[in-house]
Amino acid sequence: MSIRVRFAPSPTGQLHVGNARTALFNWLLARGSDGTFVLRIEDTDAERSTRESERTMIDDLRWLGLTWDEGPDVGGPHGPYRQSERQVHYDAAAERLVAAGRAYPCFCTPAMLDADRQAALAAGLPPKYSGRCRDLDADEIARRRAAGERPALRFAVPANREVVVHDLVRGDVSFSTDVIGDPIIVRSDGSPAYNFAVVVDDGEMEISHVVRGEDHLSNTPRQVLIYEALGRTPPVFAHLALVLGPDHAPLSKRHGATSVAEFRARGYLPEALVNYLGLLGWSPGGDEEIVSIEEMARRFDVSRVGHSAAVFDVDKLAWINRHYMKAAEPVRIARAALPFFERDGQVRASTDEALDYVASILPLAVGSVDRLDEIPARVAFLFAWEAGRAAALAGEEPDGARAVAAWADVLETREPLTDRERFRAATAAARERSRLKGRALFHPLRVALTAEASGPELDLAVPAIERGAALAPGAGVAPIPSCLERLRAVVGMTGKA
RNA sequence: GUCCCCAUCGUCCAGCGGUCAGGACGCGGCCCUUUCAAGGCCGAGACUCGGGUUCGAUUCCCGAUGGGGACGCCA
Repeated sequence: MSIRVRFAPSPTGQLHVGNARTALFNWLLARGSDGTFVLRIEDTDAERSTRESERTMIDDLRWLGLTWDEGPDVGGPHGPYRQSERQVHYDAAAERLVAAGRAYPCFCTPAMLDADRQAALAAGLPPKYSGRCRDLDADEIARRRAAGERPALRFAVPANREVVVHDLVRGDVSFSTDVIGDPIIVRSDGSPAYNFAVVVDDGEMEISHVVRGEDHLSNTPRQVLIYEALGRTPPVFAHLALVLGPDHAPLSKRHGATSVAEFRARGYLPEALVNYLGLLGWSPGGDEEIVSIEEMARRFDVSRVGHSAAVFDVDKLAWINRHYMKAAEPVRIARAALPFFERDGQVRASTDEALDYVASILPLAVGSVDRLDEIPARVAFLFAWEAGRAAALAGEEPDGARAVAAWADVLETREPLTDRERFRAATAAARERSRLKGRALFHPLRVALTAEASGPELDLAVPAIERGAALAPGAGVAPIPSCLERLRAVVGMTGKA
């Protein structure tokens, strides 16, 4: 029988990277065989679930490349794939459990339950449901219903039994039913509760492997019991260790970016995030860590994922992202980086010329920068150039004024240095004219041209300036002063000083 | 409190009874170089502790300690 897995997020916010990793591992398991990957939306909490959240999660999943075969947007033979649309299935299953005497109405109010919990905790006892409504007689149930009370439905957990959860990453884990309270399976408003809905859905959707976070492990025995009561064989489980922050607390907002959307907005590439997430808790084997998602799928083996929680390491993600930025097609990076140039005002309209220009200056930044959003700052000297600061820095150089004057003289007589060869030719001329070489010749040029003491290589930076200066005003790029304009200004100011 | 899970460099992984305990990120140094990065090379850096089992434990078993999770009409 072929593998069927699912990713079942609750649309109550952004897609968290920990969940994205769960989705990835499910995807790898499905794609590694000829399995099926199902997307199911767990929106039984009407209060917190939103359609907007569902949309952004789907969007983020697609951005990551984690495509699914069945889901709310693509349909499939086991739909609907939104729990809010599956009420009839839950009703039917609940009826069966009631008929079999495995579920009973519970009239306890949230306030009573809360008081019970507080009391148990205070007494040092496990805060499990007291079982108060478990043996209500039929008359009382009928009377209270008639009186307008709306009971929830609880599953009756059998006493004194061992339940074994077969887990691919942890092996067999057993629990005593004595520590498990009767879970609510249907709320008083008729909607299904998590522990019930997952079982009904995973069962009916014929899910073979449930790969999810470790936080669900303690809930699993309840679910196994419900599978049994429904007369179904439970799927095989695989509980993934959690993703932690640097302080070993679960990764959360205070650690910085935690959602896929945030990483996306900060200029990480999807393949980089996917590659990194795949390395968290699993190893593709061998020494190579840069591995495509397809290759990961070929090598993936759930039973070989790590057992312990992993700390999310932003530095390593950055290293991987740097790698993929260098490997990617310049036009693609340019297109992805364009919004950051627009944000900084360096690009004012995303015209074809602007895109071409951005693509052409990428070599100045890619490789020295971790993220797309850092690219504009690396090339800011092209647009924001301050004559005063440039002159001041040039003045600090031993032969700064002489060098700058020589460069200016050379440029006066030449075509703009729009490519590396022209720049090199000009270099020879400037060296001869100034009788300077090495740092003494180049550093003054750098500070005069960029108003910065460091930055991209000059044989890349100079042509970038010249090509930018030649752009028409309608190109959508902020004005870029030419090398000659910059040098003239600096010569004028250092001359006065 | 009760139950469950986990434990190799700072971090992520490899190891599956005998290894100089390997790789990656990060860190330090050197090289390259007209600067900063990038890149190349080198280096420092770990088996939580205590009992067993065994000729031999990082590896198997038990316990302790530490970390995490669950115990909700959230998922």
